[in-house]
Amino acid sequence: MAAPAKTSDDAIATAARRRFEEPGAEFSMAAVAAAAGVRTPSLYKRFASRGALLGRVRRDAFAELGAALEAATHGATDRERLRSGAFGYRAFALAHPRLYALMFAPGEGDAATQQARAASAAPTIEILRRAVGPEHALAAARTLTAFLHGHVTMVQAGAFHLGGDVDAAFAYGLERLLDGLLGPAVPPAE
Amino acid sequence: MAAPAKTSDDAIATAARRRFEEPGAEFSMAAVAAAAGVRTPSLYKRFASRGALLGRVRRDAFAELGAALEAATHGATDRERLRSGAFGYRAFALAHPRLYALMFAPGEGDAATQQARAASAAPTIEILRRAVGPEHALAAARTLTAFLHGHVTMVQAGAFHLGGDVDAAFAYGLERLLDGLLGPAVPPAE
DNA sequence: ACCTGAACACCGTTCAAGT
DNA sequence: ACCTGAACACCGTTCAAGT
Repeated sequence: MAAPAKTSDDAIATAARRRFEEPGAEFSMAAVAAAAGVRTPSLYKRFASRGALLGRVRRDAFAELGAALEAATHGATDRERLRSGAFGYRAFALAHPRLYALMFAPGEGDAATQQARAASAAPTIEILRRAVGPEHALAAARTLTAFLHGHVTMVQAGAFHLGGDVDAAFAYGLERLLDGLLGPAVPPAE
Repeated sequence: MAAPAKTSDDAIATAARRRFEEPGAEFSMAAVAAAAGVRTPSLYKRFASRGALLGRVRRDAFAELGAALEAATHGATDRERLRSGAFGYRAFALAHPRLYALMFAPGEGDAATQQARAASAAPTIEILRRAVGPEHALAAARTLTAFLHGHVTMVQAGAFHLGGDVDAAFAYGLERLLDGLLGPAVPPAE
């Protein structure tokens, strides 16, 4: 008597998530529904609104970022770990530009998203607690994160258009920032 | 015989620009038209599309930012000028959050926008040419810009939610970054 | 209990008709 | 020459009707 379920929360979230990978594939409720093999109104049985569905994708994305950072962060010294984590962050953002834009879209930040965000930032703060001391660890993490986020969003916005090697500029900036936070790797000449 | 003009390019651009200030005022062609005292279809006599009108607002915004930076940048040393310019940049972005988001929205970057962007960045590059040398001036400017842009967009996205003093974290990060780029203001102890 | 066609409100855009 | 009502396509969302 009851109509059988043709989809699920997870299947819809997966279909929605995929819309952010294929370039040119617009995110619309109709497109997600079609990808999930269901009609548009059925989505509203499982997600209250477009925003709620995007919230689910966003939360999943922060978990993905956390895993990517954990996999990328390695090295013998704090400096090496911060450097490898930074390159991992950049690689994730540039590999998933539209997903990354969703993660940091201004506006709503639900509690679950904030928790996922905090979890992805925790390892960096932990390293910096040792490297710069507990009283500056949070500010230092925000500095590093601001640089990373700013770099990738400006690349994606096409703001670095004056030529030059953008990859080299990232490496240069990262080393100078680590110099400032941790002290120079070698004492400056002169 | 000819119908008299009831508006102009500039009047429409001004009305559009204003939609980015009043909080909660959505940008729509209908809202802009109403603010300009004209019906929606008339906008298309002067701007080919919503995107073209937003492009005009964006170009004007970069000119505004350039003027704000010029006014804010002062000081006896390069470090002081970079610091005051950085605070001016941050103040502009935080005072006009929705306009700022438009300026760096991913996607199209028309030639006129790129020129306006380059003009707003030129003074910073000029200071850095002296401070870090011509071969690193562009990379250093991108580093500073990435930090500034990243900081303000993360503030606006509500990403800095772990408590602590965000203003102090900005000042801390800026000084550490200037240390890394220019060398520490005072030699590090130990 | 879940799915769906039909409908609604909204928005960007076009166009023929007015003056 | 510029303005406008009417219309179109598209999208998020709702809901009564199906099974």
